[in-house]
Amino acid sequence: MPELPEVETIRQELIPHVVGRTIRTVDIRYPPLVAGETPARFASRLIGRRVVDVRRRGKYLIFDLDDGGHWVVHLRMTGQFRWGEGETEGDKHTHARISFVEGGELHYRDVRKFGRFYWVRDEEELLGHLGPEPLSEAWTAEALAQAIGHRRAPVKALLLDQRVVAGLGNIYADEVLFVAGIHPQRPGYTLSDEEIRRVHEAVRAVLEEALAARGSTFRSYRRPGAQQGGYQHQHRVFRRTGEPCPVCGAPIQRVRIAGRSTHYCPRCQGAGIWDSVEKSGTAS
DNA sequence: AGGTTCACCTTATCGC
DNA sequence: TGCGATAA
DNA sequence: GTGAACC
Repeated sequence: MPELPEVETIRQELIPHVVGRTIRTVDIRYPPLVAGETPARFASRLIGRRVVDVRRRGKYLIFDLDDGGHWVVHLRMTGQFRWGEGETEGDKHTHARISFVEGGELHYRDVRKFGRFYWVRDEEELLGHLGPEPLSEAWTAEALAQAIGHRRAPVKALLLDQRVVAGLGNIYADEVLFVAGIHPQRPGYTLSDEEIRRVHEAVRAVLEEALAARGSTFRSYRRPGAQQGGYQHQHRVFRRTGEPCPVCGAPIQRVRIAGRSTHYCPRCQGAGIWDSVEKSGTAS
């Protein structure tokens, strides 16, 4: 599950390898990997181009090319990049190989094959729907309040909505709500300004922590050098169902919200306005 | 507007 | 050891 | 992780 911290880590570690190098060959072995056009056409757009920068927007990686075009990648659930100096075949899950004129090879692996490659001239047509970057100065608690303060959806579902804020996925949405002390099922409009400020602050704190640990590996996430991230050891609630809450000791609960497993502490995240709302709601 | 379910794929794990 | 269900 | 179909 590569989310913002994992994608950002991959971006940082790819830069020293690919920026300044020129693409020599593009070998697509699983045609559906390329969205919207044939692998041959996609390859022709990349071959001969020099990579001038690698950026990130939400969970997307953007390779800026010297002709103004962009090779955009979304890793979805199990996509990985692997860097190698020599030429290798890769295993059965390697669906694309990019080689460079100056040497070196970038492999794309993806066990579940959900990831996608795009080529665009105007990145806004692909990324324009995304909400603000949570780590930018421009993203304020007021902006978050504007986006969720009037909505009926559970706050967990709102944090997963990439139009609200770009880059959170299942792991970090659960961690953020625990740190903020908010029940994941609370409708957005029930949060006070103070609670929205806590969520806003928690998003930044959790993402910064995870970034410092180079992301979370609990199944398939790997960095370009195949190393694992380290943040999974610091997860407070994610995939800790039944384990004691790190703050109060109550057993962590798991429920399903918006189709995703959601983990929370019923004591630390159960108190406050929501108790009365929930009780009066179910009683009447 | 929101929820649920399914589809897209493969593998690891779990219970029996 | 193997099979189906389930989760990720 | 995301998008589409359906309630």
